[in-house]
Amino acid sequence: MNVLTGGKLKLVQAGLRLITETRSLTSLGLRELAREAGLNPNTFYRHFKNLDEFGLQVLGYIAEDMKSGVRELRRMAASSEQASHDTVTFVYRYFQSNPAATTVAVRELHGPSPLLRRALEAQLNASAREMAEDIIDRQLVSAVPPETIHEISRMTIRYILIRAMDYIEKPEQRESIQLETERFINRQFRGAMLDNLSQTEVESLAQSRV
Amino acid sequence: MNVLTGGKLKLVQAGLRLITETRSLTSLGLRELAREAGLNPNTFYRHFKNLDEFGLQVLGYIAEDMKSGVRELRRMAASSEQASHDTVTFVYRYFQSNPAATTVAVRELHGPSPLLRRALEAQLNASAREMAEDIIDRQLVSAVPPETIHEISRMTIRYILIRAMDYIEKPEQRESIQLETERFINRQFRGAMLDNLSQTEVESLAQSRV
DNA sequence: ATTGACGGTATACACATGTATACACAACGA
DNA sequence: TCGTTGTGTATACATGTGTATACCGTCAAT
Repeated sequence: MNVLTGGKLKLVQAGLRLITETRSLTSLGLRELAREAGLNPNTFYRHFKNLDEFGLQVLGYIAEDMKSGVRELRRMAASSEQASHDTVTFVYRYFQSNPAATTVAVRELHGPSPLLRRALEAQLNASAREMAEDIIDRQLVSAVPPETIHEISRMTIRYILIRAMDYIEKPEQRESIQLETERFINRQFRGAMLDNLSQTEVESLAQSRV
Repeated sequence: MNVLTGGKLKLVQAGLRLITETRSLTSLGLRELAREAGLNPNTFYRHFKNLDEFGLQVLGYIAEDMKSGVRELRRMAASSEQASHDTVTFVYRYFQSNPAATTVAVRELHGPSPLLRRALEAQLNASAREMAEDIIDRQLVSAVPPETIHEISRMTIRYILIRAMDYIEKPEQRESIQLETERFINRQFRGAMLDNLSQTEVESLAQSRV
C-alpha cells in the first residue's frame, strides 16, 4: 500500500509544513518532525528507517501532485500560440496553490542529497517525456523532430518549476513571469523550426519581415 | 578592505571545501568550519557576527570568480552561430575547474536562506546585464530588440549555471550538455527574431524550407 | 484465549552545537 | 612605555540531536 495514513502521514505533512520558506528537506531533524507532528520522537522509527527514507517518502507523497500539475502543461502546449496566456496562468496557479510541494521540488532538485536529486530528476524527466509524447501525438509542432520536442520539453519543465518558485514568492511579478514563460516556450519551438537553417538564412528571414 | 586574509580566509576556504558534493552553505556549523580550518571554534566570532554573515562573505569571495567566468560567456555570444561549440566548451570547463563555487551558487540560488538567494540573484542579474549590453554593443543579433536580449541573457545565465552542475557531476554527459546548451541559446535568439510573426507565418516559413 | 504485530510512549546516554566569559599575546601608535 | 586593538585559545553551560532499550495498549489471527 502506497497510501499514507496515521502517524506516517502526520510526519510527512509536518515535514511539508516545516519546509516552506526557510528550510530544506535535508535540514529537518527527526525530533523536530515528531514535535511538529505531535508525536514522540521515537515514533519516527516506527515508520522510517532514517531521514533519507523519510525524504523519499515525502517526494513520493508530492509526486502525484506534481504529476497532475505537469499534466496540465499539456493544455498549454495545445494552444501555445493562441490561448497560451490563460493556460500558463493556470499552471502557475496550480503551483501557487501547492507551495510546499513546489518548494520541496525546487530546493531538493539542486539540494545536497544526491539521492533526492536523482529521484526528483527521474520524476521530472518522466513528466517531460509525457509532455513531449503528447505534443508529438497531437502533431502540435509537426515541423520539429520528436527528439527535439523531447529536449525542449525537458528544458521547459525545469524552467517552469524554477519560475514557479519566483511566482510564489513574488506576487508583484506574477504577470511578467507568466509572459516571460510564454515567450520562452514559443521561442524554443520557433527557434527549433529553424534548426537546420544557416545563420545568414535566418537573418535574411528576420530582415525580410521588418 | 574586501580582501580576505588569515583566519577569515581559512574559514571561507574551509566552507568551500566542505560544501562540495553533499552539503550546502546554510547547513554548515560554526564548530565544523573552525575544525576544518584548524582554528578554535570561538575564532569564528572574531571574523563573523553569525553564520548568515559568513554566507554572504563566501558569496562575495566567489563573486569575482563567477563574474570572470560569466564574462567569458561573451565570447560565446560573439560566435554563437559559428564557433559556439568551442566557446561553450570553454565556459563549462571554467565551471568544472571551480566546482566549489559553482556548487555554492547553484545550491544557494534555490536554497533555504532568502538572504543568500537574493544576493545571488542580484549577482546573476548583474552578469546577465553585462552580457546583454555586450551583445547589444557588438550588434550580434541586431534583429532582436534590446529588452528581449536582456531577457534571454537572464534565462541563459541561469540555464548555464544549472547545467554546469550537471556538467561537473556527470562526466559522461558533458558533450551532450554542451550541445544542448548551444541549441538552447540559438533557439532562443532565433525564436526571438520571429517574435512578431503569427503562428501561421512561422509555420509556412518552416515548411518552405523542408 | 493467547499470541504477536503495530503504533505509540518514557527514559536515558553520548555527543555536537551555539554562545558567553575570561585569558594570552603580538603589533603598533600615543 | 603603556594602552589598545586584533587575533587566537581554553573552559564551561544549556540545549538539541540521533539512537538504544524497555514498556504499554489495541487489534486481528490462530
